[in-house]
Amino acid sequence: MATLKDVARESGLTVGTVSRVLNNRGYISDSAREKVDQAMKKLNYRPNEVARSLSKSTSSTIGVIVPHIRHPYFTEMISNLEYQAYKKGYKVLLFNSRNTVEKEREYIEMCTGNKVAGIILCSGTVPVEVFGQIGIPVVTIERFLDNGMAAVECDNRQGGILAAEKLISCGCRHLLHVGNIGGVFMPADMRTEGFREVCEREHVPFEELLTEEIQYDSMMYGDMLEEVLRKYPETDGMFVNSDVIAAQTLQVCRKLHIDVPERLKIIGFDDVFLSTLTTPQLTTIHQPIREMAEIALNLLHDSVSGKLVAKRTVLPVSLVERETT
Amino acid sequence: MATLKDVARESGLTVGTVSRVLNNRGYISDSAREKVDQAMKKLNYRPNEVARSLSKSTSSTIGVIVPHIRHPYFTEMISNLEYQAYKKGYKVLLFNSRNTVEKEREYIEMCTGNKVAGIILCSGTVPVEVFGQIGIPVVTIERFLDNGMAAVECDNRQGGILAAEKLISCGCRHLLHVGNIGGVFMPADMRTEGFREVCEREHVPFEELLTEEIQYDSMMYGDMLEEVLRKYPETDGMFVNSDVIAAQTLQVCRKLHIDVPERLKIIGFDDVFLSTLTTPQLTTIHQPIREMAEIALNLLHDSVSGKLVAKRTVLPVSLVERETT
DNA sequence: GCATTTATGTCAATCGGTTATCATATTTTT
DNA sequence: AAAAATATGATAACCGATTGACATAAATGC
Repeated sequence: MATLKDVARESGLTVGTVSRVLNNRGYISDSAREKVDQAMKKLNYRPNEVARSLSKSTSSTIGVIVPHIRHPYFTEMISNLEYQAYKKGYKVLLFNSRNTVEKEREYIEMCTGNKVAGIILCSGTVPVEVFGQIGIPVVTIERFLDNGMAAVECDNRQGGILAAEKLISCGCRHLLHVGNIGGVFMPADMRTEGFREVCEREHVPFEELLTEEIQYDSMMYGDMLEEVLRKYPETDGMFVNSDVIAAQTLQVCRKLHIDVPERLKIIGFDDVFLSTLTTPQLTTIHQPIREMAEIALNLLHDSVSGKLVAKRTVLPVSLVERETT
Repeated sequence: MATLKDVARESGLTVGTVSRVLNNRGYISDSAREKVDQAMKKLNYRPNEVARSLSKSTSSTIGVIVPHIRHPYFTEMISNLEYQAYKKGYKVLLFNSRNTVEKEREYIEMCTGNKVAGIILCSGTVPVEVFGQIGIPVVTIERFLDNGMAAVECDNRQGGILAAEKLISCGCRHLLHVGNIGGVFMPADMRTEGFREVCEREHVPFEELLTEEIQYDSMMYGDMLEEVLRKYPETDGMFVNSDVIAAQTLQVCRKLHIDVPERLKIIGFDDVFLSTLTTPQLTTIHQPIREMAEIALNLLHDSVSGKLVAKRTVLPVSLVERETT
C-alpha cells in the first residue's frame, strides 16, 4: 500500500506539501494540487486513517450502542444513524449491549480505546459515573442519564395523550394500556403518564399492563396479552407501547375472535416498518426517527467541534391512522 | 489518558516488559504480571487500539457491508454477526451500501483505509476487480463473486424444492412464485430453480412473478401482488422469496377476501422475526442465519490468521410450518 | 523598489504502541 | 561447574500521517 511518502516522491513534492493538500492547510497552488491528485491516482493511494487518527488522537468513527439490534425501533434508528453518519463523514462502530451493564461498560471502553469521536447511546443502564472520565462527547436517544450529556427524545407524554384522545373520540370506553416497567426510569414511561392524564380527565376507566424487561429481550408478549384480554373482555381500546407488541396483540385478537378495529381498537407506538406489514396495518404514534437520528448526529458533531449544544431536544410525535382504529 | 509509558513508570518496569505482559510474549514472571496489573488498574489504563493497529498494520475491527439495514433478513444477520464478532474480539464497522455500486466501492475503500482485519460482504454489486488489490480477507454471505473469496450460502435450491413439495402435498394445484429478477445473478435465484423443478416433475402448473431491485429498496410490493392475484384468481399456493413479501401478500389476501390458509397457502423465505409477528404467522423456509453468521466469522477469522479456508459453504434450510399452510 | 503574500522545502518531533537487538542478571538443569 | 532457560533493562527503529519551526524564493501590491 502506498504511503504519503510515495505520493510525495511520485509528485516531486514533499510530505509537508502533500499533507497540506490533503488537509487543505496553508498555501497550495493549483499545480501542486494537480500533481498530488495525479500521483494519488497513479499509486491508488488511500490515506491510512489509523495513522491519521493516531496523530490527531481522534477519529472519524462514532460508536453506536443499542440495547437490541433486532428490535425494529433500534433497527430503524441504526439505519438512520448510519446514513446521517455517512453524510457527515463518520463511520459507525455498532455495539449491541443486550441491555446489560457489563456489555455496555465494555463497549464504552472499546469506544474510548478506539478513540471514537463520539458516542450515540440508545442504551442506558450504565451508572452515570462511567461517563465522567472518558472525555468523549455522548448523545443519548430516548434515555435519561442526567449528566450534562445531550439528550434527544420524542414527546412521549404527548404520544400517550394523542393515543388516549383518539381512542376515546372513537367511542372506546374500556381502555387498556400496555406499558413498560423497569428499574431504570426511561422517557418511554411518560407515555403512560400522558395516557393516564387524559383518561382521568375524561373519566374513562382504564386498565394497565406493565411489562418487564425480560420480555423486552425475547420480545414475545403473546401469553401475557392473551391473559389480560381474557381478564378484561370488555376492553374496546388499547394503547400499547410499541408496534411489536401491537402486532402480537393482533394475533391474540384473532385467536380470541376479537375483530379489529370493529370490536377493539389498537394504537401502537414507534411507526416502524412493521406497522405497515401487519394485517390490518397498525394505527400508531409516529416517532420521528429520521429526524431524531439527524439531530443526534448534529449534536454529536457540534460537541466534537467543541460547540455548546442543547442539553435536551424533544421532538413532536403524531398519530398515524391506519387500519386498527 | 494514561499510556504504556505511564504504566511502565508506575510499575517500575520498562515499556518492553509491560508490552510483553500485555501481548503475552517472551518470558514474564508472575510478579511482573502482577505489578503491571496493579499499575493498569491504578491508572485506569486502556491500551490505545489505534496505536496498536498502526504498528501492527491491522486492527481488531471488521467491516460489515449490507445492502439494506432495515430489511429484516439483514437486520437479523447484522445482529448475529455483531454477536459472533464480539465473541471473537472483533468490533463491527457497519456500512449500508443501499445496493449501489458507488457506495459499495466507497465503503470497501473505507474498510481498507481503516485497516479492518476483514470484510463480511452481504452486498455484491461491485465488480470483482475491486477486490483484487485490497489485500484484505473477504467473506461473502448469500452472494456470488467468483473470485476465490470464501462464500457462505444456504441451500436456496433446496428451499425452493421444500416449498413446492409442501404446497403440492397440501393439495395446491395452481401455484404462484414470487421471485427475484436482477442484473446480477444471486444465490437466491436458485430458489426459483428448485421450485420450478418440482412443479415440472409433478406436473403442477405454476405462474411466476419476478420482482425488480427497485422494489427491493422500498420493500413495498402490495400493488404488484394485488395485480397478480387478480390476474390468477385460481391461485391456491404461493411461494414468495422473503417473509417481507409474504407479509404483504397476507394484506392483499385480506383485501381480496382470500382466506389464508383455507383458500390460499403461503410459504415465505428467511424465517425472520417478522414471520412470527404476522396474522396468521408465516410458514416459511428457515435460513440458518445464526449459523451462517457464525461460520462466516470463523472463516474470516481463519483467513485473517492466514489459514486456508473453504471456498464455499452451503448450509441446509428447513421448512418451518406455522399458520399459512 | 521594498513589503507583503503566496508557495514550497527541510527537518524533526509527535501520536502510543510493537518489536527486535543486545546486554545482563538470576535460576534452573544436567 | 558449566550450560541452558528465564527474566528484565536499555535503546531505538518503526507504523503513517500531522504539524510546527524555519528557511527560501517567486509573485504580487503599492
